[in-house]
Amino acid sequence: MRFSQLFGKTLREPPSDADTISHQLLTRAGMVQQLSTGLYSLLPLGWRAFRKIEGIVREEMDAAGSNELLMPALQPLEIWEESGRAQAFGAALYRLRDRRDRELVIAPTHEEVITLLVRQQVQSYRDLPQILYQIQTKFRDEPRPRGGLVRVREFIMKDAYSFDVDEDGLETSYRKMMQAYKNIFSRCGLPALMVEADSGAIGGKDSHEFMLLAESGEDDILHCLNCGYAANAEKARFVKEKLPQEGLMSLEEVSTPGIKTIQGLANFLNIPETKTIKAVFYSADGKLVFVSIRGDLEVNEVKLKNTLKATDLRLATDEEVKEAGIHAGFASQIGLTGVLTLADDSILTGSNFVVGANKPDAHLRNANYPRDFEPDIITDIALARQGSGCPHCSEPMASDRGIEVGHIFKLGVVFSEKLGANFLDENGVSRPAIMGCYGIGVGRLLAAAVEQNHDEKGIIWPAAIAPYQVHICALNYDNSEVTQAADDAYERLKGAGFDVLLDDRAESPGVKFNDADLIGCPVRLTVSPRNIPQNKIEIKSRNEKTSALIDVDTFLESVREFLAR
RNA sequence: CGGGGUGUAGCUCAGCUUGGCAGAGCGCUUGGUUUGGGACCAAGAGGCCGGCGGUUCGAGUCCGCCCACCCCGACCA
Repeated sequence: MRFSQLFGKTLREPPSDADTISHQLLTRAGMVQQLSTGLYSLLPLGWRAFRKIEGIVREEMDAAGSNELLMPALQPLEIWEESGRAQAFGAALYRLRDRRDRELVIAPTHEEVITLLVRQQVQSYRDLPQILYQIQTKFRDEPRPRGGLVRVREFIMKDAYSFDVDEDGLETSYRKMMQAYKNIFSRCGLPALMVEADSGAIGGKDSHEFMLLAESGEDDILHCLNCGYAANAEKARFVKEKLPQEGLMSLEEVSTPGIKTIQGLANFLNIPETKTIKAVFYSADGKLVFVSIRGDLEVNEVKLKNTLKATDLRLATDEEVKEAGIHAGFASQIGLTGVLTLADDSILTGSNFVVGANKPDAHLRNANYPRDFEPDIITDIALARQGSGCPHCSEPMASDRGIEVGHIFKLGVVFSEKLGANFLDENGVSRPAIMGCYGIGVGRLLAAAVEQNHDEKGIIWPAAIAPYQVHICALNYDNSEVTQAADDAYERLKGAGFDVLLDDRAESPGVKFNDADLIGCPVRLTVSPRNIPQNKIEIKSRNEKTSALIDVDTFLESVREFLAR
């Protein structure tokens, strides 16, 4: 491609509403253009990088024995009601009516359709296992699109679905996809971290996410540098510090005027936060839940939601709390009735806790389980954080932000049962297919790649996903010798199968070099009147500072070598 | 949905306090001079000042409503 023919302009300054690095650089490099919140056009350069990633994804999926197909994005609402997800997805689901007033959704994902498809196409265990995938646009009415291409309302996703006859089969398919994902990220030159992930309330067991660490990431990841345990904070287990066991002392009321926070309470009574129990109130599908947790810990709402099998979980409002006769800031489970009570298992780690007295301006000392209170449910609902003990080796874990670029998931029979995707096994018994699903956000991966690979001048593409492999800066292109030398290099490279961008514009050298750095192709060649007489061409790697002069006659070899670096 | 911020040329932003001809830099067009890290000279084009309403002789500027975009939060009382 000749730069003079390229659509899309580089910008000296980033647009003011671009906040994340990837959004700024992709916009400045003329690779993306925002249309509206969470809606972006991919311009030719950006689209080329996108297609490189897409190509790698496709090759690895095919290599794993998966079949590519394409399903409709527009779907009858009916099938979403059948699966129960019309409600589960809630407002994130784009809905519309057709001219006959039938309700349709613009699909955020394709479990329903693929399951129905398999129901029609698969009758026998002989038809299984099967892994099917597509690369297609998804639509989600996100509560808050953000971070440029990281969270958008319309995005292209590779989604795959596996169907097996039994759990062992699912395990095999799951492993296959896991390996394919590792291959994909590795080939893209992106060090993705595989972490244990939450599988959601809808069922299923194992789930792993693939994360690219980046400050702008939306997810918190806990990982152990000692043993390699890694998990999304939503899922992460950890070792809860055991407190010294003391003899049980008797309950005693203490006046705590205006002391409503754990920190305030600990200060006021001069005790560690670990000696208190905090009360938090949630509304789970409209029902009030009273949650107790040791004062130094915080509630992990995902764990809580899963424990309660709730579809809608939020903090209770002040009104709801009041109505239940609870004094916020001075609440505890002691003496409380008529409310579902749940406690984190951290309350088992100590004794003689300070808790609320259930009346204003007072707390109780020496509260003990089960003598003074007995929650309906005790389980792990605490949030792990930096320094929390690794559940495998107890070493303190590190915490980092990450961008979720892939997610693999054992679904089980949730969809196949609801939508009737059954097959006859070798004994003639009808059984639901065991499913898994596997997603990669391709556009998000593009953004994450830029988040990870850039410097102050611009993008530094991994060679495998760069829009062009070679960027030729032709200085003084109007000089006929330069024209000839640059065109010659351009043609020879193209002839040898390289993707090449030739900067043939009437721009000054500084502009060309800066644009080359901004766009970030891995190898830069410079053709100029200076080097032509010696029959030399200059070569530079985007991620190295120095350049080298090479012979024009053998420059293809050098380009190959530089690309492999 | 709650809180905060911003809307003026393709981009970055002044101007608004104190109402009185619509501005700068970059980019763009034309001509000329330049040519190894965002060149120079000259001449130009480009605006519903986010929208609607109000106040006023007069509104980019003051008031009200709306819209769009960005950020934070959807969380521990």
